[in-house]
Amino acid sequence: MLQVQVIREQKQAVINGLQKRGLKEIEASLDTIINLDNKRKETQRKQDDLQAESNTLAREIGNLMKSGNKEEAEKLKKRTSEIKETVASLNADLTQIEVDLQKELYALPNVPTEKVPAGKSADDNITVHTFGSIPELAENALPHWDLIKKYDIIDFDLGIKISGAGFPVYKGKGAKLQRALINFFLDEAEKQGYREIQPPIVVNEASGYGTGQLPDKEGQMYHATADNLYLIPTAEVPITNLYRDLVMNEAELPVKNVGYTPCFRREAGSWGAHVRGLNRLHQFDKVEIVQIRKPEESEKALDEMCLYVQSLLEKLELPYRKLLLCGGDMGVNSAITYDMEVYSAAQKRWLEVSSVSNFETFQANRLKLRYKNKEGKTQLLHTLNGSALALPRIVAAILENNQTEKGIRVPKILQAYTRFEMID
RNA sequence: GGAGAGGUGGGUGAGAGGCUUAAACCAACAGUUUGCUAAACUGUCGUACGGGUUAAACCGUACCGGGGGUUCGAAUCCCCCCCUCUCCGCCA
Repeated sequence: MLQVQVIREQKQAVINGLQKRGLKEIEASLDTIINLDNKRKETQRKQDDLQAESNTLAREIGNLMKSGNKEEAEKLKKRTSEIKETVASLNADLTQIEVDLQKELYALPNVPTEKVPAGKSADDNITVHTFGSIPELAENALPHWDLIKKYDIIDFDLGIKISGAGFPVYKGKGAKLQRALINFFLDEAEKQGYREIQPPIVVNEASGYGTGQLPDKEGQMYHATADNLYLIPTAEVPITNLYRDLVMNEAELPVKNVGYTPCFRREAGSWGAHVRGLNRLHQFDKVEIVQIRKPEESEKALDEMCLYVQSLLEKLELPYRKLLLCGGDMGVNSAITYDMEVYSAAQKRWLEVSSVSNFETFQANRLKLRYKNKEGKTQLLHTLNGSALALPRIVAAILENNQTEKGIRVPKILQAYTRFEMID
């Protein structure tokens, strides 16, 4: 959520930024917001003044009663009851204005930073880095959905039987590969100074609002209605909400947390021909990194996070490309996002395996996450996060790219974790 | 699931219609003293919104889990909801 103050003071910059997302008629909605805010101030001022008068009268009435001057007290009571009516009506106005204002503010996405290119879709993203070469596979190379059957390591049919489509069952070396990847990712993050967190994987409503899944993406989360809890779509939700409603000390910064959790997504309406196999699931595993930074440090932190994610892919010997997302392809909360895409050789496609974003103050404003700066002023912090990494598509790429006559070769660095070299 | 007890500032905790401008203590911060540490003393110390200011100071309003109500006046009385803790039951 943008701050009204920013919209007021940097209106043109906000317009320029939002135009990069392909939004139109931004100025009109900014003006609506400023007008509503003016009305809010005016109404509140009237209400405060009347309230002050009423408070004074109440004290006077108290004194008059004590001294036994009942007649005079009755007169003043009349005036206070008039004030009360006016205050009630002003208060109703104020509540309505605030609701309208918040609705307008929720509707505005974050302002992209200077670096973000304008654009409508994935076609306008910029490839800023590539690594590795695309593997040449044999004629009879198989896509991962055939490989998992051939080696009996991941079973979609069993998942359908006990849960439904999109809930795979990992078996034998498939299960061990999952566990190996999770441990590898957590160990690497720890080496980079991240603290490991094991959060709950269901969260309450307030947490959903804190990170912005609610109200916008209500239908995308599994909802346990009996207890009004939501299954998390990403570890970002619980790990970032740890810091909701907080004024931090400078000494507690920066925060660098990492967590492994399963992630649950309903993916309502997003299934199509190109999302076979592991490409899209209702439940998947992910290791997520979250940072909380002082504003002046967040840009550098984002670069560090990207380089860290890239190092994971390089250690796993996976060819990838790094994309700077254009305005139109970024999530609403983000100010700047880099995606890492791994090449999946048998599908002949790039698969997104990580998304690293700086939300700047957008998320912190909703979370009420602030710190006291050197001047002792309370100021919003910057939040950042990234997948490091999401498992299914990494698994898909490893299976496809590393397939040989004899089986699937496990990347060298993972062998210490799997304790086998081949899936066969 | 059953029964009970509670939710007050960063923490502990008093307050039971107007004497609260929320006591007191602890923590934190600044200063004084001191060979260092410590201690002692003094001072500062909630959040949001609005007004005001170059910036402060300062002024107003709201906030004692949340929402309603009673009253001239509510942390305090009434109603609804949420949460936490304790005991019993069940249970990895």
